[in-house]
Amino acid sequence: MAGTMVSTTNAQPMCETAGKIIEAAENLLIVSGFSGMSARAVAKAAKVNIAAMRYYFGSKQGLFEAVVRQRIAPVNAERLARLAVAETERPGSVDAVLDAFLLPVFTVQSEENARLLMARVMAEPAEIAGPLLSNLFQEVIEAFVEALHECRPEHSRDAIARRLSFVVGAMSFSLLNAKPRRFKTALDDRSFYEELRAFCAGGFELAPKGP
Amino acid sequence: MAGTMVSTTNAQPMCETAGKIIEAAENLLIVSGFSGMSARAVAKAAKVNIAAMRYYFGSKQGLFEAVVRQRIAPVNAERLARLAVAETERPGSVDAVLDAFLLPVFTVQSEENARLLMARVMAEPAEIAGPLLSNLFQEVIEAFVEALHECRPEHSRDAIARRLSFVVGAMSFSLLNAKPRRFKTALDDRSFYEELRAFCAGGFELAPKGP
DNA sequence: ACAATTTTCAAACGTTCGTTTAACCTTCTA
DNA sequence: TAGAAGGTTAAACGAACGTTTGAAAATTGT
Repeated sequence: MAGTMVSTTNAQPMCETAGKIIEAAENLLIVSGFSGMSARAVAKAAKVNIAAMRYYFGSKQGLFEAVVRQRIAPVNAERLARLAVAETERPGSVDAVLDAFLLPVFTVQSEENARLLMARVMAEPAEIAGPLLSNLFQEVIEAFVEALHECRPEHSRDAIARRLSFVVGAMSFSLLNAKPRRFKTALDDRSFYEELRAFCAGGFELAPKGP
Repeated sequence: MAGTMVSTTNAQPMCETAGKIIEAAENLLIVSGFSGMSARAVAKAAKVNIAAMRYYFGSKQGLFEAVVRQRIAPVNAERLARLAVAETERPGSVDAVLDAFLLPVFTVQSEENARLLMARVMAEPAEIAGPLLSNLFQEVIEAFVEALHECRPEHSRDAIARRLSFVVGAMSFSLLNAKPRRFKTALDDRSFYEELRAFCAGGFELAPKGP
C-alpha cells in the first residue's frame, strides 16, 4: 500500500503538512475552481513538496474531495440535527425548515472560506464534483424534501425538490458573486442571511393572483 | 495584422469553420467549464485544425468570449425590450418584470444549450468570466434593479439587487443540475419556467407573519 | 491566366500539467 | 546500535497544454 493517506470518513487530528495542504488547496479552489487550480500551485502555497500531496491524498482529485468533505460534512450534520428539532418544536413551519437548511452554512464554521468553498464546489462541472456531491447531499436533500412536503402537501415532492434547488442556487450564486460584486452588495452575514431566508420562504408561499 | 478575427460586437455571417469551432466549444464548455476544456479538444470536436482557433478568435479566451457573447447578448437585448413593454403595460407589477427578465432565457433561443451555457458561464470563476459578464450584464442589472425598486419601493436598491442575484442563482443552479439530476426533476421547459417564476415572485413579496 | 488575398494545415515551440521514483531524514523500537 | 516505519525531498517521467510558425491550398479580383 502506498502512503498513509488521511481517512476521508474519520477526522483524525491530521498532521501539520496535510493541514497546510488542505488550507492552501481550499484557498486556490475558491478562486480558480478544480481545473484552474494546479497541484504545483497548491504545494507552493502550502510551502510543501509536491509529492506530499500524493502521499497524503493520493491524487489531486483525492485532495479535492478531502477539502470538500471537511467543509460540507459538518454543515450537513448540523442541518439534519436542526431539522429534527424544527420538526418537533415547530411542525409545519417552512420558515423553521429553511432555517435548519440555511443557518448551518453561516454558523457551523465562522470563516467566510467555508461558504465560498461550498458555493464554488456547487458550481463545479458534474464530471468533477458530481458523484462526491451526490454522496454528501443525498440524505440531506431527501430529508428536507420530505419535511417541506409535509409543510406544503399541496406541492408534489418533485415540485418541492425543484424549489429546494432554487434555494441552493440562490444561496450559492449570491455567495460566489458577493466578492466580485457584480450585484453590488456589501452586507454583514446576519443581514444577508435574513434576506436570503425571507426570499426563499416567500418562494414557498402559494402564488398570489394578478396585479 | 495577424488574421481576420471575427468581430465580437458585430454579428457578421461568420464562415463555416468559425461556426463549427464555436459550436464545438460551446458543447465542451457546458460540460467541462473553461479551464477543463482544452483548445485541442475543441479543434478535434470541430474537425478543424487547432491553428484555426487562433486565426479566428485570437486565443482560447477570445473563443470563450465569442461563444458567451453570441448566446447572452440576444437574451439581454430581449430582456430590455420586454422590460420597456412591461413598464408601460403593467406598471408596478413584479411578475411582469420577472417575466421580462426570465422568459427570454427560455424563448430567444430554443436550444437547451443556450440555457446550459449561460448557467455554466455564471458559475465560472471570476478571473475567467468576471470582466466579460460585467460588461454583458451591467446595463441589464441596473435597469431591472431600478424597475423592481419602483415595484417595491419599501426595499432599498441594494436589497433589490441582492434579491435579483437570488433570482439569477436560482435559475442558473437549477439549470446546471437539471442534467445530473441531483435534485431529481424532469420537467418540460414551460412548467419548469412557471415554477421558477412563481418561486422568484414569491421571494419579492413581503414576509408574511408566523405559523 | 495570373497575382493577391484569405483560409487551412502539419509540425513544432516552450511550458506546465499530474504523477512517480528513489533516496534521505527523523523518530521510535528491539 | 541496528533497523523498521513514517515523513519529506529533489528530480524527473511522459503527456498534454496554449500558442506559433511557415508554407501549402483555396478563394478572390482583375
